[in-house]
Amino acid sequence: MQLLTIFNPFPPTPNEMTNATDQKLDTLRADPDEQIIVDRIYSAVMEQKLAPRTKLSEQTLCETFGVGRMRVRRALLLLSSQGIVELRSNRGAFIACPSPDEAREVFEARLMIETGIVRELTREISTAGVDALRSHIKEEDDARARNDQTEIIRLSGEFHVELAKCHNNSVLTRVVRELVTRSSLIVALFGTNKDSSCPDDEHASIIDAIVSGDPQSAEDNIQHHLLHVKNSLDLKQSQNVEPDLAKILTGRM
Amino acid sequence: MQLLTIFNPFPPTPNEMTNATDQKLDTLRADPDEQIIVDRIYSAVMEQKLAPRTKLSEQTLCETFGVGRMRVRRALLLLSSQGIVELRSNRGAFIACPSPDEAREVFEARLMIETGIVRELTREISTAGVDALRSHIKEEDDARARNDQTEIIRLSGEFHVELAKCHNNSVLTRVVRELVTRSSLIVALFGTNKDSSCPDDEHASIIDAIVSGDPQSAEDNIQHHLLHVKNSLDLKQSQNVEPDLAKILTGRM
DNA sequence: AATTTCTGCATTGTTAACAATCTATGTCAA
DNA sequence: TTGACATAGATTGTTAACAATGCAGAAATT
Repeated sequence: MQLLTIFNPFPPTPNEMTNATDQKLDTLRADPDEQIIVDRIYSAVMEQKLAPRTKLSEQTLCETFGVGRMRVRRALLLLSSQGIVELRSNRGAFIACPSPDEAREVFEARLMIETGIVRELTREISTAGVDALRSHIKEEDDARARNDQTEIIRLSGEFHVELAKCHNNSVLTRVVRELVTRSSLIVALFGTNKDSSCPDDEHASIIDAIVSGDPQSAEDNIQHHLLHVKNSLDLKQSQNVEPDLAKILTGRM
Repeated sequence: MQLLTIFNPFPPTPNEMTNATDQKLDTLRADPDEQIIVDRIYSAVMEQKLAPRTKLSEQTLCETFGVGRMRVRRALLLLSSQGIVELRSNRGAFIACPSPDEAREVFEARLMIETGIVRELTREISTAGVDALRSHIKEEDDARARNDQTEIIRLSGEFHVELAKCHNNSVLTRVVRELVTRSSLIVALFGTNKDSSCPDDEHASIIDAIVSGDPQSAEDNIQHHLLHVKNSLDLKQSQNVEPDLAKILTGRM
């Protein structure tokens, strides 16, 4: 109650209205209420508005979304099955706090899957797909011009989901969205420098490589991009996580 | 009650005891009861003991597994989020009945992801991984020698999960397991000839290609293997699904 | 006889009360 | 003052009763 009424981290996201058809593909046959909760938390994590280890109390979520406890618990269960939320017995739900090993797994999986995604796209990509990607790049540029940090972060991650969407394959899209969201948590935990999440125009060169039809170049670009992010992490030590800070201040360092 | 007591499709699977450590990787932080239900249904689908559209009534599952309704509903929700089970409002839970389009998506995703998996394995694979794969092949051969149809089907699918496991990456393993299980449903629905699920020794040649370190050969082998299965499907028409048969017999053809 | 409507039963969905566990505050003793 | 301990409050986990919906069989009408 206290946290969320002061600073509500679950605003309606821009794309929640725009492409409603995509939502169906995501999770098949889920009550709308439930889906909204899942989507909002997903978005909030992607935008780094919800930090790892943040407590998600049932009462807070019930009041925030105006639904019963059952819906909230179902949503939390779904989120936990995707590694976004961690359910601790008798303790409650928390935004997941990926271990260094999980971080490795997520980035290895992304490297493999997204390499395949761009490689296939060099073979064939619809004009609609190219248009969507280019317009996405434009949005990113605009956000950077406005210095809109939230949007920059959101769009930067969403770009990779947008790439997956070009395949018209809900399975791939869902997997990539999960991995991108978990990456957001990983960057929040282990990121060192500011630009670790969004190297400026690497996205544009990925598209260029795709439309030029050169598989090798496209692979190199996406791999370079992902490794760039991965290498900016310091998996040895997690930084800037408030709960730890509090513990440091009160206890031993 | 009636169906499951007469013919219980949820036997304890062989690997349920053997490698208990892998289960943890699968779904993080789930109550054991819940996990057992999910795993059993997963296995039953993989072994084609549960056909698409089979009703999974809550009462039946409660009695079968000796747990409360809550656990059952949570398990069903998890299964539905992975496309194994379909929840219809006020109707209950059913083993999923993938559409032709879903079938396409699953096989496209498998083609992409498993290609990446074997390609990376040609670069590097642990001796433990090779041993596990070879011993798996031996199990398959044994099952074929015994003409143990259930085991043949189960091991045939599990082989692909075994390949994924060689990466020591729970994300990849989970995704592949989901896709393999859904493939089992797809084959049950659209499979034409008997051997559509398990071409005899293609698995062995995949391993050979991997250990020989030739990426191209390994890619060709896995792609050939998957396309072989995919091409044996008739996505136009679903066969041998009892509920339809019943409808045909009572109504118009 | 066939089709439609109605009624009773079974199953699922929802809510609320209860039980169990954890957290935090306050008390007491060293 | 510091530590352990106990108690009160809050939060989560579970169960059971209730409501709502769907399904099947019977009755009635054409």
